[in-house]
Amino acid sequence: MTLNLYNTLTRQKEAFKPIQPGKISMYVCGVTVYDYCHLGHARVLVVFDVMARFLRSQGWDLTYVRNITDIDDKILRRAEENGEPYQSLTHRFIEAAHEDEARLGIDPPDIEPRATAHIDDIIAMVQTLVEKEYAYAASNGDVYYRVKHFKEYGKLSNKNPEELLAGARIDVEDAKEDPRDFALWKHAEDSETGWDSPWGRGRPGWHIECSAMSKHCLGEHFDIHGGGPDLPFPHHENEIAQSEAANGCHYVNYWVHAGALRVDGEKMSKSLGNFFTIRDVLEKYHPEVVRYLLIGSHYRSPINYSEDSLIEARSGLERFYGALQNYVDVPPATPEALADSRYYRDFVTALNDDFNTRLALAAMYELVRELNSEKSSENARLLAAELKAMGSILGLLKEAPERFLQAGAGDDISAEKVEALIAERAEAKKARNFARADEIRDQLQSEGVVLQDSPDGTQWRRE
RNA sequence: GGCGCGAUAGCAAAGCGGUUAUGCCCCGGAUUGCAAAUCCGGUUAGGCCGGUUCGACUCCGGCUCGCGCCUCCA
Repeated sequence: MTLNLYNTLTRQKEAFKPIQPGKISMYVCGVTVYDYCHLGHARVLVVFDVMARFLRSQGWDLTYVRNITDIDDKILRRAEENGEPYQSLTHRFIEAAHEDEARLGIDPPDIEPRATAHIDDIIAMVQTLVEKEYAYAASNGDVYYRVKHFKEYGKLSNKNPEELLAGARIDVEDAKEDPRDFALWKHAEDSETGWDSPWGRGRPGWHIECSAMSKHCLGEHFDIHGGGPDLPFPHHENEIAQSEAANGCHYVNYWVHAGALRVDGEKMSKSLGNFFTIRDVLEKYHPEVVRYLLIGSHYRSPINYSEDSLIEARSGLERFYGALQNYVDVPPATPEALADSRYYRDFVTALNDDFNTRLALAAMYELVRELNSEKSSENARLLAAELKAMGSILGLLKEAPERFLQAGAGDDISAEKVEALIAERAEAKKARNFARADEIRDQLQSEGVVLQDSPDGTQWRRE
């Protein structure tokens, strides 16, 4: 089946054609590690995680690279403020990011390159750009990219180079030939963090690390490059300028960008200060609830974050887990078994169409309806297996249903107490003392525990 | 100002030129000792103005409103 995906470069959906048959090389811009990751980061991480899982499930041989930017001005400034070496700062936040990713069920990428481990590659690429006259060493010790030499500058973000020139900020002290030029290499004093280079001591500019690392990991030309909503300009535009000028070939075939996560209609971002960190949200909500929230909308659409949206996400997941409650022992369906499922066919069709996760979830809900109608049949077990397999492609439904449904906050009534009361209620029911049975149920209800009687016994969950 | 995106029922969110999206909520029924869960049925749509068409939420044009990028940000 054809994979269609929206390409920022052409501003339309295109049929995906791999460079090498059956293989996909994908590079995604990861985080700059000077603070905890917020939900906006989580969205990018989850969206590309789902893409990676889905592509692999469809038999693609995927190489997924997601970098860590561990040297940059913000990092140095934050380390300075903290009075600590920048490496201890970045080390701490890399650990934190890995923790957050693991909790959200995000599989590690195949390669996770760090900028500081590729200074040689960076210097080599800057050197090439200087040799090709796409870059120049300025009087202040910086090396800049010569934008006017790259005729296609602006092609990704659909900007007119002339207009960029007109709108550029005027900086009198600037050593640039042209206000559009951007730094490839920044001069560093001896007291500052830096590496030796042909242009003296310095450190990389913001965009060059991705050009260098993607080349190192995937080559000069690869299939998919992804990132957050604010990266097409200037970051990815500059990456294209650097890579295509240095390598002399087309850089990336498909540019894929996630949509923004908003709060009260405004973008959640560090500069606006309106962000929720992943760990804050995970204090109160199950990781799968956060994942569900993030894939409940198309990856390019804006998502408005709110408490209500999380509650709704949880309700949706409860429907899935409720349906799976009696099929704990059923393993996820094998690919062969899935081939016959009409729900799976709809699910795959949806995801192949520019990763339409919302429509894929709709297919799962339709499966749930059939599953719930067939509690005891063998067909129900097959459906449960299919549901688990689809969930796993989305990175959901990995929890034992009871564990998900009974998960509570710290001060909630304990599971042991609930079980004890249920046992007592069972005795009361057996004695046909319904008044006592209802009293117990009301008591549990007031503790946020809902009971579900069935011929096989009583199940419970928290609201 | 430049470039781009969006406007769908109570809320969230998709596809589609004509046929039930889906989830949450709400109403009715079945089921239940009573509930819950579940199933069945139901209510509530497509910003505004034109145009194309036998027929438009879906295509085209205009308008209004909102948002994003253009500056560090995923």
